[in-house]
Amino acid sequence: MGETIQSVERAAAILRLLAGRRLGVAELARATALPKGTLHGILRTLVHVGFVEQDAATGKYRLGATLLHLGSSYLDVNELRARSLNWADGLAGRSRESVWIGTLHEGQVLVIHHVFRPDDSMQILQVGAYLPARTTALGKVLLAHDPYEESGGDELDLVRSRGWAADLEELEEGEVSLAAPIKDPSGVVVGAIGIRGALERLTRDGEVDMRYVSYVREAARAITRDLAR
Amino acid sequence: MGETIQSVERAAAILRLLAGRRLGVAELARATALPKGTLHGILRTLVHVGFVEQDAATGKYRLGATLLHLGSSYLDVNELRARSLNWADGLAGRSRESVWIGTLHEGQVLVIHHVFRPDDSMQILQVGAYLPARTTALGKVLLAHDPYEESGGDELDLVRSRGWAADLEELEEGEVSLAAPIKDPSGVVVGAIGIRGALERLTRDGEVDMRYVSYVREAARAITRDLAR
DNA sequence: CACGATGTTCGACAATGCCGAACGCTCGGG
DNA sequence: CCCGAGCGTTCGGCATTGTCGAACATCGTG
Repeated sequence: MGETIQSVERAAAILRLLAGRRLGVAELARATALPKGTLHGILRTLVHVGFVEQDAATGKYRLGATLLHLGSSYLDVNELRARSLNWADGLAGRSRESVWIGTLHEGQVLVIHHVFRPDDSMQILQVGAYLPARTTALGKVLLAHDPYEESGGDELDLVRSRGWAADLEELEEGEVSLAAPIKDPSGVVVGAIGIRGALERLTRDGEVDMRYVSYVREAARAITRDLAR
Repeated sequence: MGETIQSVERAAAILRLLAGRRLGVAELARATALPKGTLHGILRTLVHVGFVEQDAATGKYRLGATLLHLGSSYLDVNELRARSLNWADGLAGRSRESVWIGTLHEGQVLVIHHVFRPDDSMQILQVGAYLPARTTALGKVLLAHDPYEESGGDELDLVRSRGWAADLEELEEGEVSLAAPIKDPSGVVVGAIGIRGALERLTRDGEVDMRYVSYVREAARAITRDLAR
């Protein structure tokens, strides 16, 4: 791969540093080891294009509204997400649990779709959020089929051979998640779909209720077939 | 305002052009009137930082997954959205309609929160999407209080004086929306909250059902008070 | 009230990223 | 089957462009 443009790369680094918090020029200078003047020039440009906003009171910088729109535009083009929408709703209806679809991105699970549990309010939308890969069913499925991950251990081998994964209270107490892989036409795993819900609903006598596993695997296979068309 | 960094500004322009579609280097060259070589350098950098992905089959470029995460990170820092979450759920419960919160951005309504109508599946999430300003209740409220918009006409004057707006089938047939302004501690309108639903539910004899107007205005006042704390 | 922190401006220097032509490659029509 | 038009990509010379560090104004604080 060839050379890369310095200022653009620095601008991207700044945006990543600003993800989820407000930082000042001086704080950014310490984090990036760049002169304040240089940073200010990049920040001024980012403000000008709407990617960054400056707090009028404190002078600190935060991400801008344009990024929200660009991020949601990513979803519009995402093939996997477009094909999954209908099947995810169906899975939510059958299982009566919240449904999640994710992809592996920078070692974490990036949530690209999220259907709330039916008849249950007060849930916050997690699309665009990262979930840990090792303690969620989605993550286990994705790691087990990740070509760059070598020898993920016994658990991931099991996940790969039997075709689904479970997390039993590993991320949150009393919460269980199940997931299965989604493959593109060439057989490569490009994502995972799963459900998440209370321990007492998704398990029986400490074992995963296989009915829910079937629901999830059927949805995953349906999307996989859909992608092949 | 001082000078701005050329390459960063160009990179931002490319990202905006890529919003919602796939484009090739040649297409971008025509749209931006830049040499292909220059564009390629910027694109290579954007791919490197994950803001853009290249379709392996066609060679075309599309937005990358990193942007989805950055966009959702914007919401984490957004004060208005954080304070609105609870009140939006309450409004959805009372009105039994879908709830929307938006801000004016680049002349359009940027949706920063969206609660589905209770007991109704098959709705797609609109956070991050733009709505037209002139044909939605949210947009009318925001335009009516926009300091940069001068003399918005009789309808916007009415909206400003009575404190709420309605759209009667202006965006979609059979659909009605209502909205009221949210103000920051200094009195400036920073957003709007509203509901959207079927004509037959939100109106009586062709007139807006004032009970729903009350729900919406109460929610807006509650958030305004919340922001003052 | 002075100090240290902040965000901001500025100008000189040269490194940086721009440009345009040329390169392989893949299609599709003749 | 070949040719040409389109594509994405590479490359090196030139000068434009962005970098840098010191100096500035401003704020809050001990």
